[in-house]
Amino acid sequence: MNKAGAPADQLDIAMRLIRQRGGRCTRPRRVVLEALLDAGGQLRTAEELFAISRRSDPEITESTVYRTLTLLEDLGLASHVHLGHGPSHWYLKAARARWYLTCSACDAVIDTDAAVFDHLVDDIAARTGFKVDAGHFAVTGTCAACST
Amino acid sequence: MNKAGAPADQLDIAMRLIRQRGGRCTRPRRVVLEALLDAGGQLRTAEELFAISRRSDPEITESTVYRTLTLLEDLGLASHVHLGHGPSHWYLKAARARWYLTCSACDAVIDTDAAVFDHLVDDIAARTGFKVDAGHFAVTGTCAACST
DNA sequence: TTCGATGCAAATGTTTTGCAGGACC
DNA sequence: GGTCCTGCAAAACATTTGCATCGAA
Repeated sequence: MNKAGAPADQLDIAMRLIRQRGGRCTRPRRVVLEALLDAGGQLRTAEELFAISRRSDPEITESTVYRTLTLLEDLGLASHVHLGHGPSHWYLKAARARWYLTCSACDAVIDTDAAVFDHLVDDIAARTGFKVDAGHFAVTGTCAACST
Repeated sequence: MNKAGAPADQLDIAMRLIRQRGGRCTRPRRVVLEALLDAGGQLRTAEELFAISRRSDPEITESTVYRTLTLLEDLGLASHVHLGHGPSHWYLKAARARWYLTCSACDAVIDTDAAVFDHLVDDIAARTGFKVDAGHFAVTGTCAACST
């Protein structure tokens, strides 16, 4: 029912991973990770995570948020996706295997299960050996409403 | 043999299009378009196009390059793709229907015929009504060499 | 006590914008 | 001649970095 474990577990696991790598278990890191966990798999920009984190730790700075996100990405816990021309959107990896379709007419973002892409991913792997990751970039096009 | 016409024709066609829309046919616009035509469908960053354009017109500025590229994109003649965290890469639309696969390990860019994606595009259209455009964003993954 | 992490401020790289003068039709 | 376009400079925006200090182990 909860493959990835309860939020508290995930926080624990992440902190353990950080310590294993010689990193330190600090308040800013816990707070950013909590912000990401609170999102429940929803996408958040660094700026949004900064604003949320600052509610728990008013001392935290944007550069620390960026540094923490980069750390979490290196650990394989978080990742980010480029939806358009604005800032990147971050998410916890465990919670997501999605592709994003962005409509170039109305800017809607359609969140699609990665399974839709399975055939494509297999096809590319067979032809070229390239292993496609679930959407680090969005796929652009026109949504149903705008294409009529 | 040459669906899109000779380069000179394409320049002519573009200039006619610009004039039709009440735009003006200026030296900087011609020069940027030539730089894009010279690329022969290869991707170029705005900075590269600026450097190339400046050889023909030393007066040209970066902001004019950006404004011209935006104009060409509005006219449907050019487009750009985001390959990674750096600058956007531009190309003439007529010359391209490609998807870019970027390897997150070695940064290689693999240029793939859009036909590989046809099945996916049709599938998504059938399921959601969303019409996918050929790669405005790159697809991230691991190339054959790096995944062994 | 030691080395890693943080805050702060400044730099970075890409792209956009305001404005006054200049060019095109 | 009236716009549209340009160059120039400065701003905007997301992100990164240098450095002195602070704090976790």
